[in-house]
Amino acid sequence: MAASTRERIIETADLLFYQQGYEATSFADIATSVGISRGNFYHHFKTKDDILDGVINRRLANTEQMLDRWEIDGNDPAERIRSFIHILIVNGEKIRKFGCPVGTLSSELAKLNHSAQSDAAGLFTLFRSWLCRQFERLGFGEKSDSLAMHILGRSQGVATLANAFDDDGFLIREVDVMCDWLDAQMASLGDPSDETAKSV
Amino acid sequence: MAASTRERIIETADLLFYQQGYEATSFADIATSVGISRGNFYHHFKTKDDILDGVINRRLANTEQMLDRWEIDGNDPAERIRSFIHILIVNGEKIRKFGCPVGTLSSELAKLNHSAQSDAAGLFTLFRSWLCRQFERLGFGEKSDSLAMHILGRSQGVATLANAFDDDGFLIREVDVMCDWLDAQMASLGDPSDETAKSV
DNA sequence: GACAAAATAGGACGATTGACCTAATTATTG
DNA sequence: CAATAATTAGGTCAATCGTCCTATTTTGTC
Repeated sequence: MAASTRERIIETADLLFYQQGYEATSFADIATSVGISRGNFYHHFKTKDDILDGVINRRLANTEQMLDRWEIDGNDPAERIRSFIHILIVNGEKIRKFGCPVGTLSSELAKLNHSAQSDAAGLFTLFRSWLCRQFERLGFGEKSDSLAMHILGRSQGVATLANAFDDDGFLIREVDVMCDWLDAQMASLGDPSDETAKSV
Repeated sequence: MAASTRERIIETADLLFYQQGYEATSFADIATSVGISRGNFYHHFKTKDDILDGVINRRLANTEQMLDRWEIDGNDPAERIRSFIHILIVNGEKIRKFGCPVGTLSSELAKLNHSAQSDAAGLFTLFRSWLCRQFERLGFGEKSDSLAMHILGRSQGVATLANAFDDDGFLIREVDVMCDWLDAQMASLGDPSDETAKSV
């Protein structure tokens, strides 16, 4: 069965919201890109907020699916965390062009004072909880959530600057640094005298 | 002498672009906020791009001025770098509400495929060069620019997440971590065996 | 095949957008 | 004081926005 019109609309809107931003993408943009009329469009989504809801839910579902895959494919928590870090490289080209889909949407909605901002932040929460779980399994205990937030923030910063400067070398370099940081964290586990443990 | 109308427009536009975003801010918004007519507005700025230019130039000037002040007030390069890190706390409330002025503008313009994106990135360059110079003075040599970019990225990530989660505790915690990182970097200067030196 | 429901197309709406224009007012200058 | 330039106000324009509406076509069901 071919994808339903509703699904095609959400898929297209997802892409356009990412590439152009939510506000800058109009009904007509999406309808034209999907190849349907605006009337048909409105039959599936009553308001623009409805489409945004659909897009966010789609991203939530896709993200959960990706995290589940990493959970299965990764042999140990550290390898799984490295999977997370390496999306920066896997999606490097898109990130350099359009930034991080999660961070840029969250920022835009925050500025628009949009009610869906908290839903968009839910995408961050998905990564945060998943990363936290991995750190807990590594034995970081109470520090796990801080470590998760730390690495989440690092990724965001790398995405922002890689986008601003369109700099691939920086992106690759910082991914290495983040992996080194992870190794140092694990090496200092249970060794409070290690200065690198201060890194959260 | 009272601020000229042109200056008041730029000042207001600067604030509105930060709080609402560039695209979401209309001529009417700015004119109303300044308290002038749209006609008067158009006399000073022919197009919306003109205002954006004005705002970016204003930010460039203000940033240079701030960096100069840090240069004077800081007793040593490390203290100056800490001044940079601490803007996250000084501007914490605004950042939690609207994100980083530099990063969010750069991201938005990138998505809009706006020609002024490179000018906005110039704001990053200002910080980058200034930070690089501080690291050079500390004796980091060739690594200085990488370190500057690293800490610039870290700040961006902290701003993005503090905004997304409206989390002040995270912001304060990460500022501490960044300062610890700086100390570790300086401690490992000229000691290649130190693992923390890997942190770039 | 008849009939109801879902899907699609396309027009129309009021509002707002960036942009432009002219007229009136104010400031400046010779 | 006269003349010129700069400033300000407010109206107008076409285009586009999100939204809504009514037809027409397609699909599904008995």
